[in-house]
Amino acid sequence: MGFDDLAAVLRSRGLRLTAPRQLVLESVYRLRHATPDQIHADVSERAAGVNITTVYRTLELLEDLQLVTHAHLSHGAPTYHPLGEHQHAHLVCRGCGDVQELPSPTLEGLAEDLRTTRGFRLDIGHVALFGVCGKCGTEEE
Amino acid sequence: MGFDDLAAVLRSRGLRLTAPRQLVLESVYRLRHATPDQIHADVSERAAGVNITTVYRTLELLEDLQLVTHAHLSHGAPTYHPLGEHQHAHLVCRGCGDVQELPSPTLEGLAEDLRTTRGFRLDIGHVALFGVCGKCGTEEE
DNA sequence: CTTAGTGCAAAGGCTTTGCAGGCTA
DNA sequence: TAGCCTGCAAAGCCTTTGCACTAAG
Repeated sequence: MGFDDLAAVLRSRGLRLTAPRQLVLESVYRLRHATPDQIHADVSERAAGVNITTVYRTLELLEDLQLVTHAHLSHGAPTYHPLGEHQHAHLVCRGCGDVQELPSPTLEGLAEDLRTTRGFRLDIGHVALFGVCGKCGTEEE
Repeated sequence: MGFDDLAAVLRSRGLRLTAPRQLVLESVYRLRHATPDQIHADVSERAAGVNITTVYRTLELLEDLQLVTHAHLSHGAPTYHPLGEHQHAHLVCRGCGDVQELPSPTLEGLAEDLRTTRGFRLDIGHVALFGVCGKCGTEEE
């Protein structure tokens, strides 16, 4: 899914398959919800010399190719994740920073509501819900 | 609401009431969902010489005092808004960048769902929903 | 008077851009 | 071979920090 397509998608656009591009895509799949910096670190563990600049450029490209997408889950950097078969929203815990995936059906009702009442078409993959997860909630009290 | 409290809240903490603090709070109320930069511009229209640094520091303070809060609604800078009586989530249009407020009752169902099924306590005020608004959606097609 | 608050300038993250050399196709 | 990609360095945002002066209480 997406991953094997890389060569084909690139070729169909007249673009080239390179080591950095494979490595970055691989890291996005492995890490799930990682920042450009984290992806760069992960790539660097397996291949020296890949520049952070290239990671940024590659992420932009992969996003353009619809192989990955990003969401703003926290204060700073955006996090990238595979754009796979199952859309999902994100549940971000303010306590431990943990990111859970929330299957899109959970939001279908809301999406439908917004569409009919406001004509707003919700992009579920980009949704970030902040709060406190069960674990942190109990520790807190 | 909150606004008149400024002096009192500050005093109760041994902090001082100053012109920049009043101006910044005023701008947050007037602009709703503005970035530090936009707030700075708005403040500057009414009083010259207030430094952007002070805007940042003041926003942090006001947030600490629970008079304003912020959310990450877009790519770059966070947007600040009054922490008033009515909680609300945000509907952000990817097309025109417009931010609509979404009254919290719309999300109560979802919040309840997340709480019971996952123990996740949703912070409705921080929720940002991305998508395409009615206006941009029709233009697009 | 005391010391919190401010402006100014510089430093710090993260991200983007320019350019010349390297490598895919 | 042609020109897409990459690394490197520098420039660009946005935000924070350090410091001395100003002003609230």
